[in-house]
Amino acid sequence: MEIKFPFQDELIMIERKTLKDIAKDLKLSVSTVSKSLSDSYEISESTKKLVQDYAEKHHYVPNKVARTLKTGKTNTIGVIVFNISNTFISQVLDGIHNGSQAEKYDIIIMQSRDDIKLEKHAIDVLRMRGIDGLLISPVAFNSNIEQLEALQNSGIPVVLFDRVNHEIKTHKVGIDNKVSAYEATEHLINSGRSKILHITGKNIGVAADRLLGFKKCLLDHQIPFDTNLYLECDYSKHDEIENSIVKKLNFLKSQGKMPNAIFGATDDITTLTLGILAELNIKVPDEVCVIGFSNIRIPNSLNPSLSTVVQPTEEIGMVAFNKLVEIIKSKYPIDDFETIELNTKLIPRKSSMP
Amino acid sequence: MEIKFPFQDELIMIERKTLKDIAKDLKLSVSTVSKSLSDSYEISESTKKLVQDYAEKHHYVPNKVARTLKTGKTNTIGVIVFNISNTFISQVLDGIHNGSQAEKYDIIIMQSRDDIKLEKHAIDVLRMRGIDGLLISPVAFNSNIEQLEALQNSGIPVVLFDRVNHEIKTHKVGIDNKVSAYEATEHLINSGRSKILHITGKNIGVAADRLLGFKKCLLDHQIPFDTNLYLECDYSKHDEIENSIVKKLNFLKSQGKMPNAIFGATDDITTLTLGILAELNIKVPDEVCVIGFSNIRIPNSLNPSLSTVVQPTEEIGMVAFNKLVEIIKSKYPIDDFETIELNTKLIPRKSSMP
DNA sequence: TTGTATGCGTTATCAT
DNA sequence: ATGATAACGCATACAA
Repeated sequence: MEIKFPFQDELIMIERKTLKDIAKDLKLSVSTVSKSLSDSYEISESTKKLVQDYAEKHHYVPNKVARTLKTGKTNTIGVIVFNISNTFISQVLDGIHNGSQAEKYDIIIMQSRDDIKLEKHAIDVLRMRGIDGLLISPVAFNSNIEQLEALQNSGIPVVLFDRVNHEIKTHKVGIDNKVSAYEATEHLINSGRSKILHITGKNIGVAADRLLGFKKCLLDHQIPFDTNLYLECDYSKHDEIENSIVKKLNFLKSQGKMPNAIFGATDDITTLTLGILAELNIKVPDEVCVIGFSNIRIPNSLNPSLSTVVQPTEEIGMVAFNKLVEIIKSKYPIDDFETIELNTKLIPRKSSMP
Repeated sequence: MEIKFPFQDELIMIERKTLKDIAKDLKLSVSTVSKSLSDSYEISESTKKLVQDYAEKHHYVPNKVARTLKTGKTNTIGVIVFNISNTFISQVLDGIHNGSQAEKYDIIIMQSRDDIKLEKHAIDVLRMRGIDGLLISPVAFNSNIEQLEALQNSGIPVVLFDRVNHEIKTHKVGIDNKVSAYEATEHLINSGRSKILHITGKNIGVAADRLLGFKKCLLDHQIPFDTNLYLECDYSKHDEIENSIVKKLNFLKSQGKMPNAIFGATDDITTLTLGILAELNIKVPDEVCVIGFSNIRIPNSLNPSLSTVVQPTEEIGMVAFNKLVEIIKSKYPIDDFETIELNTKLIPRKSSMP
């Protein structure tokens, strides 16, 4: 607890100086001060030095809000993701942040929680606040398409990342989900497993392609797709994911349809599954092989070490950011959009190798 | 690749409407429109409806930048953390975000990378941009104290979280690091281990108290503190952490001073250590027990399951945010600062129970 | 080389 | 009930 001295109650508030203040103090005009601080060639060296020193001494910082209002440039980009504490997402954000460091852009992050209404709200807030561009990993393949297109049409470019199957026409940065899923599935089949449970998230943008790759691989190996061996978790209710996996496994067990492998379509699902199997005393990989999309930093610390499809997370963020800035800086509207697909790495470890 | 139709080159840019635009369109004055949109009692119902419908139809969104310039309220709070993709931090950010949802505040996140200069830069950027308050987990116990105090004195409240041993006088939200570390250490001793390697981060705010608790516990159990069994990792060079742990362990092994337990002082250190021990083929917990601070979501999926000191991450974020908003909203300067210490949970699992 | 004037989009005060 | 005007802090075209 603090001891309160009555005389300390009068706090000294240091007011932030404006150009006008400096001008008055120095008996100069506002524009001279403004030009001096931006090192304009119009101003004499002596005056510039005078002003700059004075500003320095008084800790002058320009008011970005006013500057933004004047110039129309916010030097801010908005980012919308479903959940910042998700392993995959936080790594992508890291990449975006690294990119922004060099380019002097500020980043405002909003969460959609995989809820279309919250996503709309996030877009509205960013629009009101003013951003120079938007990076978004959308909730679903057509979520808030009107809002996003309106944003684009009003001159604020949008770049998609991660969930690139959204219908909107713009630049997209992600991975080839179909191929990556195909390879992981084939790895399980090559390990001698064919009863593979596919666990994925409901309504999420990458799920469809990953399922396609999965099914295609089964087909190519003449394995029929069993609808029982498929589970969609509701990603917007994060705590429910674990429950639904447990329920599914118990159901399959009771039906005598226990799988001998599991394909996890997302980061959370894959790592959670491993923990659940441990709790249920199901031996990995002896009874059930596990592989899945995952960017967990410590796959080797898992029990057993987890086979993963690793995405170049930081790179996705960095590339998406750079693409966005490129569009922002280009004066002419771009109508030739490209989808950049970065490479994943399939890393087999013990969980998939019986 | 897109097929390019020449006639589509003329993109239709939808301009964002301003109050002035609406006023002109409706042949009203700007003030009437403004008041109508804020549902002022001064305006007749019919005019209000006219304006509101028109605004709705044309997707009018107020320009927050202009509003901020006018009102001085940014409705934005800044957050400075060392790394957003750190497990612990991203969970705290989640808590902050949840709090902000209800309160209609935007969040701008900046990273310090545990570098004092970058921290200063982050503070400057936020100050320029304009924020109503700042949440910060500072780099060190006295980092940028001048800047932070200047911020406070200029009327922008600062609330510390996580690393609460900073010298600045303000509200702080964290945990009792000394007690938590003491309990974890005692747990190791009770498991029969006394050669405990303490691994921590260099210059980080929580390290000192955790070390104090650790040493106090050794003292109370008449175990001398061996300076060989102490390692500081450079947190600002994140990739180096793993190397330095490996080097330390190899060194101790070569000296015949192998510890029989490890105390990890941070999230990253603790989980990384487990993986490193697995790679070095050191049996946990038989040869070396492990316990440490960690908020990893899947401690049970680790090999072996990891004993942890769990912090109430989301709560830390939420409480810090609410405290900050409380100060922002209170008209009178506060000089009676409190440090809120939330409770941790010690959860013993297999890694510490031989 | 320095100064004056205007406007960015809002809100608020003061007319009408 | 509605409108005219000023001000927030900055940048800039234009004068001097």
